[in-house]
Amino acid sequence: MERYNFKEIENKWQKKWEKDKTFSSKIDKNKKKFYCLEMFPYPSGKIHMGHVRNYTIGDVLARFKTLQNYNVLHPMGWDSFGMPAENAARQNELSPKDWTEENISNMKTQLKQLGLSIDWDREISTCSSDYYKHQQEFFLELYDKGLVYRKENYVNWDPVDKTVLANEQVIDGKGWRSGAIVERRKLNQWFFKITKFSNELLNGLNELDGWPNKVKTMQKNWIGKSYGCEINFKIESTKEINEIKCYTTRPDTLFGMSFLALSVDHPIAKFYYSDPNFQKFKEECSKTGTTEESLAIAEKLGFKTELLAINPLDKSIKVPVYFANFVLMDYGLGAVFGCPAHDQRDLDFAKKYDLKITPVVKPINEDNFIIENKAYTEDGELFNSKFLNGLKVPSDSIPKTIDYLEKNNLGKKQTNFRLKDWGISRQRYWGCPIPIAYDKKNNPVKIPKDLLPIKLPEIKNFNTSGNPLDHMNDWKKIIIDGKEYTKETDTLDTFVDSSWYFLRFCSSDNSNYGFRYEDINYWMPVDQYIGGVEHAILHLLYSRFFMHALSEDNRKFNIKEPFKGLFTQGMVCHETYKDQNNNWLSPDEIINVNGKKFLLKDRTQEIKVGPSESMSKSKKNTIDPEKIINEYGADAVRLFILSDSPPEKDVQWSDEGMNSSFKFVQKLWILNQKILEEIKKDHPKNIKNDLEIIATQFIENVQNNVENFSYNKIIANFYEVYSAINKILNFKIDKNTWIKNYLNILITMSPVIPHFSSECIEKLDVNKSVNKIYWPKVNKDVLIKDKVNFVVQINGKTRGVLNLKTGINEKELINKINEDKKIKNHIKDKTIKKIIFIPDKLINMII
RNA sequence: GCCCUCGUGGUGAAAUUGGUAGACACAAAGGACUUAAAAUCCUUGCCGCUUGCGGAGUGCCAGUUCGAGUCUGGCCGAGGGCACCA
Repeated sequence: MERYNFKEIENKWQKKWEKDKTFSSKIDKNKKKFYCLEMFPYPSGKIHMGHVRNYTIGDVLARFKTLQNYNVLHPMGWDSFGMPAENAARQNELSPKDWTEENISNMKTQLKQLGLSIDWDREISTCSSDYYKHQQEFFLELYDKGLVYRKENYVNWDPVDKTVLANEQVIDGKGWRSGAIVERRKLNQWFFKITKFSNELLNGLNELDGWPNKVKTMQKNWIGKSYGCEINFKIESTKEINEIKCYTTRPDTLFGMSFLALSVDHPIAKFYYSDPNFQKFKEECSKTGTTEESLAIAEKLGFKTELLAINPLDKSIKVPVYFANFVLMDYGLGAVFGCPAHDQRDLDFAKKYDLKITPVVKPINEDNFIIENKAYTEDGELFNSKFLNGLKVPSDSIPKTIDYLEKNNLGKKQTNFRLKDWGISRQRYWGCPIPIAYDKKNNPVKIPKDLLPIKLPEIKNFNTSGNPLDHMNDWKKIIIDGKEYTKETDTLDTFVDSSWYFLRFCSSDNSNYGFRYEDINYWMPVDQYIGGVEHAILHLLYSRFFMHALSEDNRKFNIKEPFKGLFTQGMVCHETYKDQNNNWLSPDEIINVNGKKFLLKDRTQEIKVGPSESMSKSKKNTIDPEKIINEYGADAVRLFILSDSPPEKDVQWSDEGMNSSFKFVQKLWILNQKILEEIKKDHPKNIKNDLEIIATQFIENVQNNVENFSYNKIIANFYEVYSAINKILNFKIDKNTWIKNYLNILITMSPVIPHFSSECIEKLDVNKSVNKIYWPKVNKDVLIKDKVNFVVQINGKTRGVLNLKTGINEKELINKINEDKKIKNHIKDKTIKKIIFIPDKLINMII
């Protein structure tokens, strides 16, 4: 038998698809559209297994939808701005542009080898001025809508990357890329007013039925809406301080208040700047790191002022006012009232400074209630609270207290969000220039649209500190209306680039504007977006914001949610290896002896095998897709990467698994040849429909599994159909039955193994009668069986399975059971007390 | 601390509305073919007794039910997200 030459065949089909522009897409209003998008890659140089998995999942769906006669848009591009290019340039003295372009060209070749059904005519690259000029225009539009502003702000400063990080890019107090401990610095920064849409972004989640709940929950928590009220506290003071406002979610615990605490950045702090003790305290606070550990062990510290705050519910109660290290200026109002009995932080603080601890909430019907080392935050009823006593906590206590405060002008109902505005300035060269210039007095002005794009200058010398653009004096100059200005040298956060690229794909050829409205209104929203869960908050929330920002007040464009469906795939993992000196080793440096023992390739030492972890260069546990594709072929790789685990979970790379997928393609090829021989034999027409049942069941199963993203089960279906056909090969099935059903089987396989299927379909030689291939329509009637497996249970235990005609009734079934010695043996002569009978399925007899 | 998700063989995993637990695959052991190896194919899979059969069994403990991997409550464990958020 001829072996399957994947190199030749895959190459043949990839060339054909490219030549025929098989995957190019254009608007066709007679067809339903399907926009299938995978998160575009950063062009690091080579594709990795994560890309293979991501793009294979997307490709299966795109090809499936195409077969179902959808008009499919399946584009690809490059998220090509960002720090690695700049770092590489610094190290190797080449331009980020050249480095990036070379990487793109390599990775494009590799992606093409996977046989993806991508419309490459729509390819975009965010570092091209053809792309970012539109982004600069959007920036100006958002500026005009009041969604861009500049303010001096404390920022997360990464001392290694010498740049500002968004809050989301700070993980455990460290820079997400450099891992350096982040410092607090005050800088002038540009912001997108994402908080304007806090409510919309939160409520919009409810409509996203096609998103995983996990991601929706994460975004919900990130936006962090809380319901409470603002309370005005009158202050007794020798200074010009009359009132301090606090935000609280628990106004009902007001009678338990024993102090008021302010952030050291609170406006009132200015009255204490001259006090050296305050300065010392403030410094102490800034030393407390932001890491998880340091916060956990951080002691509650306070600086006592002479101020007294008056309890608004009882003017005779006066409590001291502190500055405290645990109060944050950028949440709420930077001031809180302390209720030690019902807040752990307040309790810790009160114990340290010996403040009064008055419980005001107790469990219902409990009389001897005391607070020791743990604050009570559960439900209950109010006590020690004068006119509020007895109210049910929290259902009655909170609204009734707010009512009282509002009626007496002491406070007002207020919702609050954790979400903060998006700081978009980066002190970096390799990013989109911000279309802003400054006059001599450093006032910002917009750069007019006709001067766009503001292109990045070519830079070869990266031996300067900080942002290279700062040193480009010629570039910085710009003439607007005859006057000289200095350009902004900060560039945009690369998350801005990826916040609208899905719109650009719809109109990638449009040079006048970022997109055409008619294109957007046809293609958007993205029907299925596929990518890593690591973007659950940042990228997805920013993209949602961008849609709100662009569509606001825009009558031509009213799509608020960019991604109708979202699928987050798991990572590709591999065992890790270390030598005796604890150096990481890559899988090719290892040999496996007898399946258990691992040795270094030169057999000089034994290797320590570590747990399977997500593939990463630092742990050297990567497998190079290019090498694997060359060795096994794209179809086999696609088959394997889907086979072992459900796509939302992590998958283990296994050489044995890869090898068995490869062999399976070979086996399918052998089967294909055998089938062609059977067809050639031209058997007379046969009434048995075994093949049709197998094909129909297969198509039905695969279709369900594609639609549910159960891609691992699709591969199981492939193995099943293979062995089922093998069993009926010699059934003397006639030519037409073979062709009709085998063609359908091949079409059903084609989304996963497109090269193999195309080749086999061609060899079936049915092209003359079939112009275009569509997903087979199944006739489910074939699956209706005349016999069914009846489960016979006694006392809930399965004692036998009877293959019987469908539609049999209880009495007939019991007669059959009595004929079955084995089952009868379990009943013996006991009386049957009860029978549960489920037609065509099961009988349970209780004895 | 709060929120979310998940616990099924040696391993990755299947199991419509509660109805034959372990599909499909990997590994291992045994067998067939072969002078031999590779490749291929078959069998086994936890505990008993010779085949066959019987028993236990989906993290643990209860409950609902004729029947629970699936539903309810409690506990234990793993992973992820958020975090002095007032």
